[in-house]
Amino acid sequence: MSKTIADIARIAGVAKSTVSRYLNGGSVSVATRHKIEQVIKETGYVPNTFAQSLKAKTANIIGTIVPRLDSFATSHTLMGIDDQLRNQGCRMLITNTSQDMNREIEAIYELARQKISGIILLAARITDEHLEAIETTNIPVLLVGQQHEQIHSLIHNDYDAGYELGRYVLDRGHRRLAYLGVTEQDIAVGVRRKQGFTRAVEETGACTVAYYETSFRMSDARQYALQLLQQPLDATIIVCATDNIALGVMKAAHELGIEIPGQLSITGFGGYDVTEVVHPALTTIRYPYQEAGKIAAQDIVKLVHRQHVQMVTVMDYELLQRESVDKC
Amino acid sequence: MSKTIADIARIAGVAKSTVSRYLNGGSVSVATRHKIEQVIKETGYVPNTFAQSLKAKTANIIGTIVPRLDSFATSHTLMGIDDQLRNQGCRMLITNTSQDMNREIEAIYELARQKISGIILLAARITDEHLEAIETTNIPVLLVGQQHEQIHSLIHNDYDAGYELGRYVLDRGHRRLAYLGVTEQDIAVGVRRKQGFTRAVEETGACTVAYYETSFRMSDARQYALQLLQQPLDATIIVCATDNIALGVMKAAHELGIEIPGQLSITGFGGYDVTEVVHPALTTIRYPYQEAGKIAAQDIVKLVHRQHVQMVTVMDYELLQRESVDKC
DNA sequence: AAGCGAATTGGAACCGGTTCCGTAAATATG
DNA sequence: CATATTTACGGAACCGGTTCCAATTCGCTT
Repeated sequence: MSKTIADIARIAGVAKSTVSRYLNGGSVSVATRHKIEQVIKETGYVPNTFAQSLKAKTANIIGTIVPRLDSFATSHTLMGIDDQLRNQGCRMLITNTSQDMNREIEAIYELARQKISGIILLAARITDEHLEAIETTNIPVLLVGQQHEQIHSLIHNDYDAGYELGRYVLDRGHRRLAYLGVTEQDIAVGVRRKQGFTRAVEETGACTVAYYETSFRMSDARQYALQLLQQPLDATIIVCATDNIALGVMKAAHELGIEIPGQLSITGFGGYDVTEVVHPALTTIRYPYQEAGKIAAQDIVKLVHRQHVQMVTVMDYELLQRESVDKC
Repeated sequence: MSKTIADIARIAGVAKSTVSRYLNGGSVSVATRHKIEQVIKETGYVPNTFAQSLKAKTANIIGTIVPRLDSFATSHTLMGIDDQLRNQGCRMLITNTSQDMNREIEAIYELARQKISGIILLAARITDEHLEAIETTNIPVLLVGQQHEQIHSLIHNDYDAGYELGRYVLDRGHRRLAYLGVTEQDIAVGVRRKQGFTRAVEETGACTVAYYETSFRMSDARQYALQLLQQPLDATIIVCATDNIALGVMKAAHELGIEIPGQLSITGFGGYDVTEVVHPALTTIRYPYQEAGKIAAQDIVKLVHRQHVQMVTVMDYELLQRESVDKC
């Protein structure tokens, strides 16, 4: 049976409070320090975290709410967060919501109930319910991947990335373009990337661009592209809003015997590792997810300690020029 | 400020114990039940989990220790576990060890300290230190993906999968084979798959098979294959121990202008979703990771409740015949 | 040796629940 | 109607820590 602090005190012949002080770096004489040290080593005593947290009214834990686990972006962001929090002597609790927004809200309340000290939220969209939950629980929240004026946010530079990618494909001579995006409910992925891209197109002029929309799922993108490519497409390139979509489109093109990039160029967004080994290697935008996770961890810890953090932090990105875009 | 059970009791004009009984389904009269219900609704009272766990001496949480987060196998297993545990009214705590075995050991002790009720362990190898940690903390542990005689285990049928895949490629006429595996320290992936494959080869006879070894990383596999394929390889097929390795090899083959499956066939193990969209689609073994996660969750809960669970549960698998293997 | 401030230490209260136990009230039994 | 049996409820102890406060001890000064 595991020992309590009272046991340790009794064995060492001191009071509970003295042992507690020893553990928390209060003033203890050298003699008693040694005695207690000895007893703790012998008994293998470890303090009960519940009792500690009960008194402290807070657990030194950061909760992270994610929409899914099986995504490159999520898992790499999580790894960055985990790494950094560990360095800062903080633990992380992951809550997966399986893309169910109600679960996001529930998760906020549930984490609050568990006296989590801060929340990192990876959400596609912030609703009034989110705001209400954050308001009423009064827990520091850092939003990652999306921006909201009322919440501290860490975002990727989707607009500039879209613009730079647009410029790149236009510079390579493409003038008849297709953009395969996602729902505009997702501001970062559905709107900002497209806006950046659109600005590049408008600056250049004398372009045609057709906009399409599919889901985030690779299989949906593939089906959609299969339909799209079966009828003559008036475009030399399909710019896809995510790497997954791009992979789905590439597959569809292969299935229809369309050569990439010979007959059709393709780009993505994300920088998933698999985009490097597919053939042809996908030209895409690399987002530093792991790095973002680290910064997110630093920021949420600052927020928890009531230190200043800028309302919005923008991460950098990198254009990966590979093989899936041809000169035109 | 959040209310305590004492506040609720005072406002409702009853004793703490009565409120507690109400919350935990003890005998309470209809009148007081309504009164308390009313007060709780008005105040938005939620019990403090620390105080509850302090008394209960256990938190109703299952800890899951994983070597990494950015893997198809891990994330899908986690999703399955999470889903099932949620259904059973249980929470999950994920600990990522970044493939550091010391962290695995630490994690076991740390989870014990937090009075976690059970642990699901995804580990490549079980050492004496693991056993000691499990022994001393005395927490129910379920090992997933590997088998150990002293620990309840849930495994994939790697041996039969290796055998069936071996039979398949041999049936397709291949006789000069290469097997690109991983370290034998990983019994499931490094040993069992290879053994099954080898048995198929031996049954058939009149075959040559060369065994090679690389790491789990796609980039390493690619480099390794680049070396391997540059000199003439006396094989018509490379059987890879994981899908990631297979993807790396496919990339290397593309880079060297080797046509798949025309000049060289390739297979993997895993059934990662991306293997379906690469070109050619990879012939591989699909393991039901998510399903395995569900069963793991059920089993660990049973173990926590001291119900009987068989020492080893073997999951099924499925051979996915796709495009990366040619007749020979 | 007396006086004084600082360093240690023990005791008790407290964090917010759960549960045991005893009593009072309600209901059933004869 | 008296007694036996349930049922409802309050009081107090307890879970295992932390922290405040008062008391004691210690080292140093004059």
